[in-house]
Amino acid sequence: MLRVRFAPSPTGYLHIGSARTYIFNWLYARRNGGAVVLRIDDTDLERNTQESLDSIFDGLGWLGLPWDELYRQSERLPLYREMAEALLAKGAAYRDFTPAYDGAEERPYSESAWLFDPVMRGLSRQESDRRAAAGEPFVIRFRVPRETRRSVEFRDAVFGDQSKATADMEDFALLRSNGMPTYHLASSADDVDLRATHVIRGQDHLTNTFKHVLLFEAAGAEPPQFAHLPLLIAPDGAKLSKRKHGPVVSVTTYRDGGFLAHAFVNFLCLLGWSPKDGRERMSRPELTEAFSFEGINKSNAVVNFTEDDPFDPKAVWLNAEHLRALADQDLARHMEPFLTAAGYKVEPERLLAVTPLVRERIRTLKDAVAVADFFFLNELAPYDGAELVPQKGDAKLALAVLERAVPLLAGTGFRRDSLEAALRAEAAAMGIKTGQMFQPIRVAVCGRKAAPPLFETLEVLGRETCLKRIRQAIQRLRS
RNA sequence: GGCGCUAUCGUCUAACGGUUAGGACGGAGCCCUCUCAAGGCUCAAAUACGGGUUCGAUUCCCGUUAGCGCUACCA
Repeated sequence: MLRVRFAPSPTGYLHIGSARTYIFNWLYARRNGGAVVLRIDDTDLERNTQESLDSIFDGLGWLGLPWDELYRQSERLPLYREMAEALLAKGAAYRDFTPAYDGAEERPYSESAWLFDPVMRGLSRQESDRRAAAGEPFVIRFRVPRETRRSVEFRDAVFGDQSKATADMEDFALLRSNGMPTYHLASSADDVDLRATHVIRGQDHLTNTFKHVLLFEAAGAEPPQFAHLPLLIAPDGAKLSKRKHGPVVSVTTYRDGGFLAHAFVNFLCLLGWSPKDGRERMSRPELTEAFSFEGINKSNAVVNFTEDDPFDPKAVWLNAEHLRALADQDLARHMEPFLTAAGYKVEPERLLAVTPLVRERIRTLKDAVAVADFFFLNELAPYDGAELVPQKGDAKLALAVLERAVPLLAGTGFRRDSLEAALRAEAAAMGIKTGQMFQPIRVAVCGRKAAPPLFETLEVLGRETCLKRIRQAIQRLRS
């Protein structure tokens, strides 16, 4: 049984790089009939926060890609301690009584002393046991087998064959002096215990993998298959971080900005991966079907955002593409919360009628607020009266058009086609261009020049509202 | 500093020894058109640098440079 796992640590909100890792895991599992394990890596007591945990579930929930099993490392501590003890008993690990490094001064990188402390590594078992029994704090370190083994290797599904000299690997910590496991220990112990067959994660773990391979072997387990993903980076080349880049890297920012969850998923997939054909807009089944490690790129991908615009233009475009492909009912349902949040009273029938008029004019669901506001407002927001004046015309012409429009609209069937016929005929009768006829009416009725096609708009708005707004515009032009 | 990974238009990417180096986003222009969009067409835009190997390198090898990652009792 194929099993993948996604292991976020609740030390910040779910950022888009983590989300992409989750998506790739999910896709790979679904593609190959496997299970998705969500594991919360909460072994760092000082940095874990509840908000962060909420943010992870929030973000993951929004993506709409469900996991099959859920674990928390904080509930599995005995497992890690047992493994550390077993390694200690076997001599594959040892106690190090050196106090924790406090970061006060530069580490002496030039020497090879960073690999291990020979005194601690060479402590006799009796001496080690005695000091431990005396209550002296210690950390348990893995004893990298530099004497018996030249190198560690594994094959990565993305980066190919990897090898590292044991002489370049330090004796890393397994269990902290407070009894909590380190990431390397907890992660590997869980990957064994939870029977992960594939470890798909960020490339920042590529060099850690050598340590993990050693741990799998020490635990007598076959290492899983590894696939490391290129990192997502900011336009300045730095890796995405909350501290430096703020909420632009949070998944919930996209949700709140009016992205369709699937469009966001689609966008993330295209960062560091591509299908063999050139497809870009893809449905979930299409993505699942097409996903494979072969399509994964090796170099980091930039997510474009600026101070003014948090969203990558390509993500916005892709979102618009998905929006346009939605059925009216679905699009209406997705827009509704954004309109409601903006304070508009949204009646379902009206919204459904408005939907086809805005669909090609919005790139995010939130855009609907600015594009469709006049459909839901009783009183139009104040606008510049000069907008009423058409091209190559003056206020007098605008006034004339609007004054003719009133009786015309009062006496015409309020359907798109009859409205168009009536207004076009009137323009011809007045001897003016259609644009000169339509613009004053459009502005009077919508409060702006840029709006959906006029006749459909009039129809949806209804005779009463249209006449009211046109009369108000006439008042303005007269005063 | 050590170790590792990476390097094609501004960005995301295709080309897995032979192409006028392709596509997409974004940009510019034109068309369509009642405005705004959407759509169609066109244009500008890249193989980091230097050596090899080869009849032939974006592609293989070496070096340089640059970027990134790891080098914590963070994950």
